[in-house]
Amino acid sequence: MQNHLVASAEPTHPLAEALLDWYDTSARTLPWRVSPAALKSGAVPDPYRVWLSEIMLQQTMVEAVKPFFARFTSLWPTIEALAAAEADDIMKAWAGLGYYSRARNLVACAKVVAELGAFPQTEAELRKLPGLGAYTAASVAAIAFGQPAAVVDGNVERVMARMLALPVPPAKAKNAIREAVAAMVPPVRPGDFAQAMMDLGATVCTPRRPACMFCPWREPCLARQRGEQDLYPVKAPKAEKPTRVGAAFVAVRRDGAILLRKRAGTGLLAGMAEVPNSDWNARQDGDTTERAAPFHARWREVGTAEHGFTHFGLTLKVYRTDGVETAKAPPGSWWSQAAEWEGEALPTVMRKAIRCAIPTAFPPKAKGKP
DNA sequence: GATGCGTGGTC
DNA sequence: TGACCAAGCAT
Repeated sequence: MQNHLVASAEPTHPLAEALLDWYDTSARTLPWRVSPAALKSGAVPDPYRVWLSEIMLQQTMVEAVKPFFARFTSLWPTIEALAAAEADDIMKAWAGLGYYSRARNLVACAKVVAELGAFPQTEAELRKLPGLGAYTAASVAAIAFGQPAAVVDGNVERVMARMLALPVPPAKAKNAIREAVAAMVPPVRPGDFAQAMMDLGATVCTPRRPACMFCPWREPCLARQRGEQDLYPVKAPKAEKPTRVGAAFVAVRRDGAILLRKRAGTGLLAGMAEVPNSDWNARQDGDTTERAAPFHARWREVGTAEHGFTHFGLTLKVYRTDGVETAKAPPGSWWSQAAEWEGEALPTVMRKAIRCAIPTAFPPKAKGKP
């Protein structure tokens, strides 16, 4: 039951009141968001758009999400349309956004919801869907269905770390943070409250140089009171990041097509496309010689492609061979014409390798400045 | 609870 | 310029 407009006998926490007032004038305008004014006028959020945006926004910046959200909602305007789509088409549309298991869970979740007929409306039921963890279940419950769920993401953790002057990294105080937020969630406008917290973190209580002068919570904030807002959140020691090496092989057919294959369904870059390459991973280097090539040919070294993953760096030695005969294509692979490359489910590291061998492929996007 | 999993922006 | 980081989830 949607209760966006249902009044309640419960009083609204003074801090929530102040935050909602700030949100009324300072909310960001986002393609997937129903503005506070529209919500008050009776507009109802589309759970599909809320869910899709929340999945895309996991560990991903707003500006990166916008074009993907537009593309997805154009191709698949409803959860039913998405559930009926080919999984490969969804993976292709996701290529470049990262964290590809999200796309696989997106497909699985769409099928479940289409089967159910609609999204479940409680946090606990949403939590059972593929790809929805504690954060996303709470955010969809609050934003799409007006449930008083405590929404805690990285922004909220940072805001609360400063509000409470938490002496430990936020990850070590998840329960305390969630309870502090739950105590503030207002009985009305819980969805706006959640979005207000995240907007506050994204635009005012920023990781570096927070704009405390514009913060609705500048008075109660413990870190601010002490003039120590730059000391929070306390950072956890960071793990060391190894650099791995490997080889990538760009085979060019006489007509200009290149050889691609599909990665395994689990693990790194799961289910995405790749050019043939040696078996590197986060724990182990791969062969950097042409012994790792998919077939015997005159391979030329054409350069290296560098890429940084979350947990390791990678330097690929790139080889190219030309004039390959179609008959030499190994099973499980396919030839992809230049006109189709942009549409393949190629992660960025593979695009870099291809660009290294074929400089005209995947030209860098022009920047905004002239 | 720690680890594996992308990418692009920022300073 | 390279290290850090941004609306987490699954195991």
